[in-house]
Parts: sequence; C-alpha cells; structure tokens
Amino acid sequence: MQRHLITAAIPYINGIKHLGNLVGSQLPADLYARYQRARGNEVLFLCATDEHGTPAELAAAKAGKPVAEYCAEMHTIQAEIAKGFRLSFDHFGRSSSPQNHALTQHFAGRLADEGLIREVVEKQVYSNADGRFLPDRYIEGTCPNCGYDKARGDQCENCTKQLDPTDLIEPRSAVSGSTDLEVRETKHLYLRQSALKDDLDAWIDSKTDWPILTTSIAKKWLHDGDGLQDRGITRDLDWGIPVRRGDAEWPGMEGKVFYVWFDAPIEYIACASEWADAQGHTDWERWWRTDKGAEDVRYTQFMGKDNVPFHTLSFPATILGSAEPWKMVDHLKSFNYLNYEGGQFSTSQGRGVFMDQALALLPADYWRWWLLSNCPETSDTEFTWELFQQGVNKDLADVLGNFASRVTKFCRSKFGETVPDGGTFGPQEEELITNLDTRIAKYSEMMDAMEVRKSAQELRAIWVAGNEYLQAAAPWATIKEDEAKAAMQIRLGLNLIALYAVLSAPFIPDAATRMQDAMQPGDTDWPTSARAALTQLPEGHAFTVPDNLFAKVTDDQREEWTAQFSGVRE
RNA sequence: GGCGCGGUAGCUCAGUUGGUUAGAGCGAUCGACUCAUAAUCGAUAGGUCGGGAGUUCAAGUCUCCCCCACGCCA
Repeated sequence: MQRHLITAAIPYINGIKHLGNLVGSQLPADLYARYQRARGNEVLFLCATDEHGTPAELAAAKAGKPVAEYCAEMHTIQAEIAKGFRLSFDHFGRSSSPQNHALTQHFAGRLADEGLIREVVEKQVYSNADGRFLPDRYIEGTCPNCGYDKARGDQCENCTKQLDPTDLIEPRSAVSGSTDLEVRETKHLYLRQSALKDDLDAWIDSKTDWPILTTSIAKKWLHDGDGLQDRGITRDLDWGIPVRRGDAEWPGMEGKVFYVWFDAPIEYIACASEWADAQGHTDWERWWRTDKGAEDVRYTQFMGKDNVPFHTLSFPATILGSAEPWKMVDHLKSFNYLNYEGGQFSTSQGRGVFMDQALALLPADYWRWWLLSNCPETSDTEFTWELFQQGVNKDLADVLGNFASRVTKFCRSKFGETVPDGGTFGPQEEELITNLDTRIAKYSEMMDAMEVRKSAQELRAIWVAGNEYLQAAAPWATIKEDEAKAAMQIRLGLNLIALYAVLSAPFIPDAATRMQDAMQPGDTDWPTSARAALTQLPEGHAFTVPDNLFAKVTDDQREEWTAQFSGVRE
C-alpha cells in the first residue's frame, strides 16, 4: 500500500474563490485523493485557508469586524463551500491556528540558528492617521512619469512603470486617504534564500518528471537577473504570527509578525498537526518527518501557475534551510488559467462565476465533470456557458445518465427490478470485456499520472463502450427471439452501471453514490478484471431504477446564466 | 522593455526523443435503431499545423526573423 500526502494550494481568506481557482488546485487534488483512496492507498489530503496579511485586515475593516472574527467566519464559509463541491479534505485547516504559530516560529528559529536570517533596517511609509505602516501597494498618489492620479506605490497601473512609494507625488493612504504620511525606519528579518540557491537548483534539477511549466518558472526565478533574492519574512502588522525565535523572544522584533508568504506554506505541515488534534491523536509526523515514518510517503502538491515560485523556491528554502528532515514535495502539479467568456476570471473585478454561485445553480457533479474534463492542463482554457452546456449535457446526461436510465427501465419493464438470470456470454460480450480491460488499465494509468483531461477522456470512452455494446446487442430486439440471451445482455448492462459507479466516483462522487444505491453491489473495490466486475451482481439481486442522474441544462437556463454573469459581482 | 507559455479542423483541445495518408470530443450532414432524459450507434465532410526563411533524405515537431494572444517582472 502506498502512502500519499496531497495538498491543494491554500486559498486566501478574503472572499469566495471563483471556478478558475477551484479548477487550478483543489478540484484536481480532490480527484487524485479520491482515486488514490479508491485504489486502497493511504491518503492524507490537506488544505487550509491563508489568513494573514494586509488584505485580510482591510477586508475585515470593510466588513466592520475584528480581523480574527472575520477570518473565522470566512473560514466557515469556505469550508461549507468546499463540502458543497465534495472536496474530500481530511482536514481543512487555518494558517492562523496555534499549531501554525508554533511551527512558523520554530522554523524561523531554526533558520536563524543555521545563519540564514539577517536583520535589515529599512525605510517604510507610516500612516499616522491609520496608525500603521503601509505596504507599497496601499500607498496611492500621482505618477511622476505619466501623471496618472491613482498610481500605486509599487507600480503605476496606467503606464506600468515600477515605482517606489517615495516617488509618488502627493502620496496618500489607500486605506484612509490620509496624506499624513511619514517615512520611518523599521527593522526586518530577511531569509537568505541566495545562500540556498545552489541547493535549490540541484533539487529542481533532480525533478525530471515535473511539468515543463513548473520547472521553467522555478528556473527562471533561480537564474534570472541577479538570481534568487533574499526576501523579507516579517512585517509591521498586528494580524499575523508574532515574531519569535522558536520558543524565545526575538530581541528588537517586538510587535512585528511574520510575513504571510512565510507562514502560509508552513501551514501545509501545521495542518497535519491540526488534523491529528482533531482526530484525537498526535501521530502526524509520520506524514511529514522522514526520520519519523514519512520516508515512504509520496507528497504531491496541486496549484495554479501563479503559485509555483512559492512552492518550488520559497517553501523549499524554508525546509532545506531548517536542516531538519522534513518531507519535501515529490511531485508538483501546476495548472494554467481558466478564462471566462473570452476574458479572465477575476476575483478583484468580480468577473466570472464564483464557487457559491455555481453551487446555487447546479449540483457539484456538473461543475466537477466539466471543469476537470476541460482543466487548463497544458495551456489556458476557455469557459463559456455554451461549452459548459454542451459538455455536461452530452457527457453526463446523454452518455452516462441515459445509459443508466435505458438499462434499468428496460429491465424493469421486461424482467422486473431484479437482476434477470439465464444466458451466457458470447463474442460481443467477450469483445466488450477485452475493450474494457484495456480502457480501465489506460484510465488507471492516466489517473496515476495525474493526466486529468486524458483520464476524463478514458472514463468517457468507458461510458460510451456501454452504449456501443447495448446498441449492438439490442436486447429490445433479442427479447423477441431469445429471452435468456436478452436477460444476459441486460444483466451485463446492470453490472456496467455498478462498474461505472466505482470508476466515476473520483470525478462525480454524488452520481456515483446514486448508482451504487440503485445497484447495491456487494463489492465497490477498484476493478482489476472487467469479467469479474461484469458478473458481480448475482442473478435475482434486487435493484431500483434511479431517477435521472442528470437533468440537462436548457437553452433558457444557459441564456439566463450568460446574462446573469455578464457583469461583475457586487 | 525583459522574460515565459501558447497560436493545430467551425468550437475546445491531443500530438512522446523530427519519420508512413495530422488525431479526439463537440458542432454540421447523412444513415441505423426505437430500450432510454427527442437519448443512442454508425458513416461522411472539415486543417498549405500563425507568416517567412533555414537545417535535414524527412519538420506541427529543430534554428533564426516577424505577427498575434496571454501571463510574470519579487
């Protein structure tokens, strides 16, 4: 039995994510987790909310709530939506957890002990009215280059010129609009990533099976310009993990917190600790410490391409730098972007379909199937309502749903709601078995390789194989000449439904459950032989005719939704 | 501006280290069937693989230039 540690990129707390975010990490991670569990492997599938940082503080302020309260509420909302999409996390944690506080402080202490932390005194803009330091992008003013009056302190959106906050003419706080700003000196900790560059480089080089997208991004950051730069890991904020050196105070760093990018990936580890606590045991290091049982763990991360630098460089730098035997990622599956009706999905602009909205329209399976079977694996891909409608109607309603419907209803009308007996397999059935054995092997191979779209293609082909068989066998014609043969044919059809339930479960778990409820198979293990799978329902076994598994998306719905989601949210 | 990923049938996408007549699904057209959610099954049509030059016996696949779209620039 293999052991799989699987993490999906942790979503930021300040709002509900859109379908592009979902398909880029959580959904394919869930597909893989469900598949590995179905294969009988041990799986720990973790995700969490990323809760620290200025955007969270500002979102809380906008909502008129204390930031801790705001984060707690948003975490609950995101957890509910995750459940709605049937994301089968073993634990959905929080980067603000006590476990992550302790672990983040531990890592910082270790890095300092290894000589990989340096202290830097730098100048930052302080807003007296807001009573806080302002990150560069929260300072607005007039661009000295083009005169645009809403340029941000890091860059002018109008002329794209890189800026320093002190370049701005008439700078003001983007938080309060106050112009009562001053430049203050403040001390911060920097992680000496540059010292780890060669180690990281060698580590990336050893990952020959990673997607090109992943390694090319990592290599670019390692070698571009002056190479990998040291990064600040602390901030002058209230909301975050207090800077401590392990268990000890960090002199001179009082009142400061770790920067969100530093503590967020550590939550992948802390989340396992949270999971163990929630399970009532302490046995989580066997997933994360190679000296404590994680030697045989295979660790896979899922994320969108924008997250690749953090997962290939920043987080590994933290782990390598600690000089402790933490588990490093084995495979990193990254995704491109999903576009929406010719443009981008955008959280900030409220463009596209958000996770809560999607679930209000249709059950999770519709979204899971379409998004996974069209996921942006090798290039950006396009979501349009027309493509969505065509895809789910054809694949789910017509090919799979209708198959279950025609088989069960035909059986009910001719033989009743029990598996009919009589007849034996002939050439057509043998051909189907051979075909299915090949296709199931291919499907499993693609799932093992995390080839999401190709897996979906194979699964669909397996569904189609059932219709092909039925069309050729034509039990509705056979029954007029040879009732026993028709019984055998439809018995095979009923077994196919039970087989489809098992094979389809990673993609469409709810429909799979309904197929199983209808067929009541004794065995729901992953099939090793099509012949065994297609003879498992005993003759005389009772079943029920399920309601249609999938209703079609109508043209009226499509038009309504296209219009409803043409603008921006809120 | 620099860098990165792409530009393959009407649409969405596959095309391994260059090698026989470039593939899939959808959509379209025609046919078969009538058990089923007017579903299914079969067949057909559709591409000078963004443009140009080059390397090679052979290029969607390598090199160079150009055009277009998208992304990143700590």
